[in-house]
Amino acid sequence: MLYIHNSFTKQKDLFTPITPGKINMYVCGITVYDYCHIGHARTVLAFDVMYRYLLARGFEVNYVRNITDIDDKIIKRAHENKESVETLVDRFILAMHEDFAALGAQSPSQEPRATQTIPQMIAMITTLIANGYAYVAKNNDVYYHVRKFASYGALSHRKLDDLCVGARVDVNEDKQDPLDFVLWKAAKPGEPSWPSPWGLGRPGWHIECSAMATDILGETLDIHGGGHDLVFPHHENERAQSEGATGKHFVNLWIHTGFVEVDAEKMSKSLGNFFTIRDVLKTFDAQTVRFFLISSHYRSPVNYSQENLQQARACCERLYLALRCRKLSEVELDENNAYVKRFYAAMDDDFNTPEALSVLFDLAREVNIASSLDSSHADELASVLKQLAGTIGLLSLAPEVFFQQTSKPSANLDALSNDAIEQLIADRKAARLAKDFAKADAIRNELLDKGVILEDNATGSCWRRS
RNA sequence: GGCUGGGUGGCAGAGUGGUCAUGCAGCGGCCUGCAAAGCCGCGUACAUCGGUUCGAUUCCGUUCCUAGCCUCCA
Repeated sequence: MLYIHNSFTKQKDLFTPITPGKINMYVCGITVYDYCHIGHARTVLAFDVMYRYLLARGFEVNYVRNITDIDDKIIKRAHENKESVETLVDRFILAMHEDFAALGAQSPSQEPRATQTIPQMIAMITTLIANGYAYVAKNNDVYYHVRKFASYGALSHRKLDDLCVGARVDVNEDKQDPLDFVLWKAAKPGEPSWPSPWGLGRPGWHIECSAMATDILGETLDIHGGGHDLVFPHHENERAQSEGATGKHFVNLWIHTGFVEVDAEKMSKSLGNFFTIRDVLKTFDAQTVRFFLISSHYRSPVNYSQENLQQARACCERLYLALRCRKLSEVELDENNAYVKRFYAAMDDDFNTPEALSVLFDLAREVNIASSLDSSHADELASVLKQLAGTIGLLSLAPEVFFQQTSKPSANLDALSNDAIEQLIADRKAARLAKDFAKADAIRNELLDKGVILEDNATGSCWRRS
């Protein structure tokens, strides 16, 4: 029994796929005109966790995430950079793929681009005009007549009349109503454009997603998601477009993710308080970033700070330490296992990752206790831990690989090579055998200064970078 | 102004009408040549004021604070 919070109903709804065992999920992706920041990472990883978990629970998931590769900001940026729209877009799509891959996010099943879905958009707009929901203005723009769609505002829980008050209303004499939004923009000189029944032009933002989603996944989606800032107007408009065109219920479950904040403010480009994914990954490893971003619930805000990332790193270390020196094997997760049961219960309750993480920590303690008592039992528990964590993309590295990464950028400058570390450890071992503890401690302190922590055990010494 | 959320221990962050979150940091102990890691233990947390209740951090209302959306935005 999987319960997911639905923005439409504002409560946790029992999730039932349209086709048993199969889920179609559409997530609004990125407008590609700049590098992705950690706020984008939050949303991408939130849905990556859902995707992985749903797959792990045996669902077949068709996960579609679009790319907006034509809009005002792209055109503006390309012009500023004195490059073509194509060059700009190609560059940032490549960067986005690099960044998401570096974060360990799985690729979506399909990743449609707006400019490759133009005919479907034109078809949908044509239908909307025929159905009386849209009109062609004098300037050859096509607009959606918001007041014709009876349930407009139902998703974002606002009334049309409230929208007018206080908001900066777009003054546009071509619109019949200030709230109407554009479906098709007539081309201006020098802008990319496509032929249409209304002349050369390009699509409005909202129609892209309606067209791509219904084209690939059908008229009704199981899940549609995105960042919380997309609820209004983007998703509200998508509903109006899709349902106005198809006459069918568009989305069963709306999922929206909370923001990354900096000093308790939303991270955004206009505030200039954003950190790009590639910059953050220079300082913190991908597992730490993932842990940080899922250590609070996906609908809650998460505050970006060095301190919080460092805490996340320490948490990851604790989990990885439980795996170290264990013989890990592929195991089938048994739903009767108490930890598996608790973990699934947490995730089935609106993807409660903080609760699920607490189960992983409890299991890690169990591994640590078992490690000195019953090694093979500890190995089994550790294998379950790794497998369970894997369902949300954690503990995916070999422990020694994780520990050979450092989270301190300054340490990279004069970092010792693995071979040099091993040599010093060998020297220290000789000193210890000779009971020359002063020398042994000197070597250990030298390593510590270089960011390497030593841990002695029965067979020798383990090391890890701090 | 309208409409949504949120205020939990030094920090992060779940949750619940009545013995436990969990992690980081701190303190004490065990272990260790000494450490580290680990294990065990410790710390009068639930913004405010009222109300409901045998009992509220949890339900209801007040106040204060705070974030977001109403304009492009993950």
